[in-house]
Amino acid sequence: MTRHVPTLKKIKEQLHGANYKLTPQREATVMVLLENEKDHLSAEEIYMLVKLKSPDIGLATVYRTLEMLTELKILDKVNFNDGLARYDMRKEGAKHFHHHLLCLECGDIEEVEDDLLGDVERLVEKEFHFLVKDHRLTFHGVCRKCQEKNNTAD
Amino acid sequence: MTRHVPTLKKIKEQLHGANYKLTPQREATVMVLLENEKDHLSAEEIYMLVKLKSPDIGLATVYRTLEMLTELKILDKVNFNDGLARYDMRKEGAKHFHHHLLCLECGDIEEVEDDLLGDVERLVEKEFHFLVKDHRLTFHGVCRKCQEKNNTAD
DNA sequence: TTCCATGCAAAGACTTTGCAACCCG
DNA sequence: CGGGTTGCAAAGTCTTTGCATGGAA
Repeated sequence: MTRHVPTLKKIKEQLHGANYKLTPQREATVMVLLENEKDHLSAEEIYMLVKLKSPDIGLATVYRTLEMLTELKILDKVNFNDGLARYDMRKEGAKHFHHHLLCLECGDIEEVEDDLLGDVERLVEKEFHFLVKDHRLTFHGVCRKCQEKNNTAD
Repeated sequence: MTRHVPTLKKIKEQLHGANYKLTPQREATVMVLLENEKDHLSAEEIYMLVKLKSPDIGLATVYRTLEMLTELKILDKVNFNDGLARYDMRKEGAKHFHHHLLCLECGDIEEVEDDLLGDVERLVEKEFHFLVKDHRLTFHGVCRKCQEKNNTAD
């Protein structure tokens, strides 16, 4: 089963369903997010990219759009301990937020869509009587590339 | 196996080992952390509590102490999507950072020390060739108390 | 017209830094 | 005594908010 990013059309419907308009600024922002879905962009980075399409857009509008998309669960707001918020498109049909592999050497972030936590969630629900709705899982470590680089350097 | 928080004595040794002094301000900060190890305090909250013992301490000193303790891996800096950093004592002898259960209704955070991710880590290492060093896992959901409260309210 | 949406600038929240005075080892 | 440490204030970074203007139904 391949999961994919939602289309602009779908997103437009979701906005309308919540009584939001798809303004040109919002559309430009969504397009940037769709085109860079692997990149975990920060608000500032998204702003820069949107500005290429819509030079007159303001940073505040980008923040307001990101907030709206997060509220609609089209987007997830994530923190990778570098202090600033990053945004990640939610995959269509994904029951849960996907996981991340953060490389401590090069800073690269890889996405893992496999549902790794099914068993663990059941255990938590049973043992701690905690009703799980979602999760955030990030592994910190060394990515494949950096491991190879290190071996070569030796 | 019960894991426990390190003692002040141990921490003092760790500081000296890294050529740091245990000043009264640092000691007061560490004591607050030891006394509130379950609470995931923010820098500001720690500052308030330290001020009760050492009224002349400055907020910058608290920040600097927290940074130092994090660097020494005595403390872990965590983000629970409320935008500000929170600090969590690392358990002695714990190979990995413990997990958290964040209640979306009352905001309470419960700690889970069980090593839930052993299998998952092995899978990630094998399938993604990613060398795991640590992790961050937080479940979002409804805690036991809030579930009971909701049932009663029905 | 009506109301949401926008851009700008100002304000706000959290954190870091510069510097002279201070004090631990 | 000397170099790390401190408190204070200022600066920095990221994000939110107030407000008059603008635009779509």
